[in-house]
Amino acid sequence: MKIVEREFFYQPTLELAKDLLGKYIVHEHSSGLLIGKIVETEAYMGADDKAAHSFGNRRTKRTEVMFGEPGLIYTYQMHTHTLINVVAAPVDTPNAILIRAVEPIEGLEQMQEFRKNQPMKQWTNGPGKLTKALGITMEYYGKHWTEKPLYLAEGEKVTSVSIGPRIGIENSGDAVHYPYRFWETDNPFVSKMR
DNA sequence: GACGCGATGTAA
DNA sequence: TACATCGCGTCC
Repeated sequence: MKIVEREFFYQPTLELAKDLLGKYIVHEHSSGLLIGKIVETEAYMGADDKAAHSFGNRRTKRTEVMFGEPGLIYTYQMHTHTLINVVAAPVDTPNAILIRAVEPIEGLEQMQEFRKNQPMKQWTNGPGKLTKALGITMEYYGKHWTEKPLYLAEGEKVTSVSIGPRIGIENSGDAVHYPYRFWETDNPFVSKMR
């Protein structure tokens, strides 16, 4: 697995969100290698984006890492789940890209174990589900996406990308309609609206 | 479709 | 202290 270059993260947030599609999330877990291909992302445009945790440059213990360099890992808890993001944009511009869905590539038996009683289609088709399937926890908060044991690797070329509004942010005014969600067209592991 | 879960943050 | 949230599993 070839780890992505640090320079990869130094590009505009929306372009990075699209470029993340097809990349592999590789987790060298104690139980073995776990790999998922990114098939869905959402960009959060920092201070000017009402749906972003960092809206208005809100700076807390949780959002602190978003103000750091691009390529850092931003994990946070949503109720009982862990969600994972890629920090984007230069220092002090608190943008991030949420990984919403991946396609299982390697370590399928372990993923089945982590996603007990669920059919394969639902192992990783949501931001909380994929962290569970890949064994990702809050311990990676503030680490860099180019460092083992959790890193991004060059994956597959994605030939068709669809773009649309984000999910789960109904209470965010105009931001509801912004086309900041990217996914691989027709990939069966893209998350579903509820 | 409704409800509970429960880390984190905001408002009161 | 009370309520909302970038979600999900379970029950109806």
